[in-house]
Amino acid sequence: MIQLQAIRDNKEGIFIALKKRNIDAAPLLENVLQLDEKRRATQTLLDAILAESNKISKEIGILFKSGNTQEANILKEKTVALKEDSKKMADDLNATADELQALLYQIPNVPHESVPSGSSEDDNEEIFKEGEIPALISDALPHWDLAKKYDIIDFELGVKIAGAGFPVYKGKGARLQRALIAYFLDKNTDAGYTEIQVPHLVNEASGFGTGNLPDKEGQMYHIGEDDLYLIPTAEVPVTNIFRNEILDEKDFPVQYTAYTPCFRREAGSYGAHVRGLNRLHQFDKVEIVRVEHPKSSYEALNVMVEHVKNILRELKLPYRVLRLCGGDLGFTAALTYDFEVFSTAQDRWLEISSVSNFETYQANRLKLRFKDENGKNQLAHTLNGSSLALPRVLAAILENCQTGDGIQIPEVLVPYCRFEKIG
RNA sequence: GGAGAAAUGGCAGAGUGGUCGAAUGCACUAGUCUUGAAAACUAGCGAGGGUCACACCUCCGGGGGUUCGAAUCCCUCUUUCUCCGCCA
Repeated sequence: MIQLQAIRDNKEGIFIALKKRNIDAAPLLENVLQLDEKRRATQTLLDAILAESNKISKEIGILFKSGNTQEANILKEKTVALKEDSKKMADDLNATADELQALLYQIPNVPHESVPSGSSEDDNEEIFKEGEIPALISDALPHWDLAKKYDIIDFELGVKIAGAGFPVYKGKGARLQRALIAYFLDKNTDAGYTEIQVPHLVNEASGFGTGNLPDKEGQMYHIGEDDLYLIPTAEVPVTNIFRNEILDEKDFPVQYTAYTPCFRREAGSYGAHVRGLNRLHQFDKVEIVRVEHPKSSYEALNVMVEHVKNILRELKLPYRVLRLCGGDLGFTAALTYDFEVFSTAQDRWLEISSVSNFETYQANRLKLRFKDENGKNQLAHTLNGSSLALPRVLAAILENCQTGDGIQIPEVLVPYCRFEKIG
């Protein structure tokens, strides 16, 4: 959530920045400031009442101790009215604070200055492109047909067991998937990330901390019986490691990587472009998460981008990097780079990674702080990125590496797969 | 799942109705001493709100209640430990 102090300090700047998201935040911001003022005024009144009643209580204590019951009882009566007042005032304060909080939740993160304005994904800015788009063989197939041809992914079987969007990987398909996970984790570890394994179910507080709740409630599977949510990404459990923590400056940079399955309801996103592996309810992903000093978070973001580039380069997949425009930028992100690989047989780009800096937006919700050089607690910056999301990488490998003689596994994966070819 | 015990500052651990945001020890930070370090000594050392800065307010696992007054009493939830049951 946005920092209230930021709005107090720079309402105009925030208003202008939020225009990139095509929202007119002026009324919202004005409302926030008014409620903030009201909240503080109410707090001041309440504090005065509480101070008075604390004082009287102490006097009563002293009187009782010295045996002066009569005078104590007189003082007691004085507190009755104070109590009523404070109760009323406290209710008032809570109501105002809740209202203020609700407004703050509605405000998305302030886009970084480099974020281009724009209304949809068409306005995203391509900043980098690399890799050869392979010439297709004459009878090239999309990955869902290849999956069937080589019997490596069974979508119908998944429907039988769970439903649409839960494919079953078989034989070399399963092996290739496992190889990719191991390869990604190794690359991340080599780059300084510590591998961790985290719960795949999280509680409400965790969902809230990363901003998945309450905004994106409908996108997560919820287990009512135990009030737990299946994670939509490892970002949620990993980032929540730091909920309510105060780090030391020397703890930076915090770098974690985790493989987890990811569960997404994808409510309302059926239709074209969701065939095969393009959009699933359950998929595998390897995630990288960093917690950074505000001074160096954008440097860290660039390091992450270079890291993901490097992986795609090794896999020899054609890809491009986009800087998301204001209209396409996620609610909680300040700056996001999307990575897309070219899926040759589908003749389209597939998003396979999203690398973002959330600045203090998540940290504010998480209460993730660090002690700065002056001994003051301030919010840290959180960042994360996929390195990488599996199904679309798999789809791209199948499609781009198909030959008349089967699917040629990228060289770097061969030691992990222990086979060179499918088919 | 059943029975019992517990939850206090970074850690350990006092505190069972009244100046308690909380003794004490360890850790940590700064200073004195020292060629330097250690030891010793001195001071500081939880979080949030509020203020120009103070004052002041809130927080002793979470929530609610009793009371003039709650870390302390009551209810409830969560978690941990011990015992029993079940079990990969």
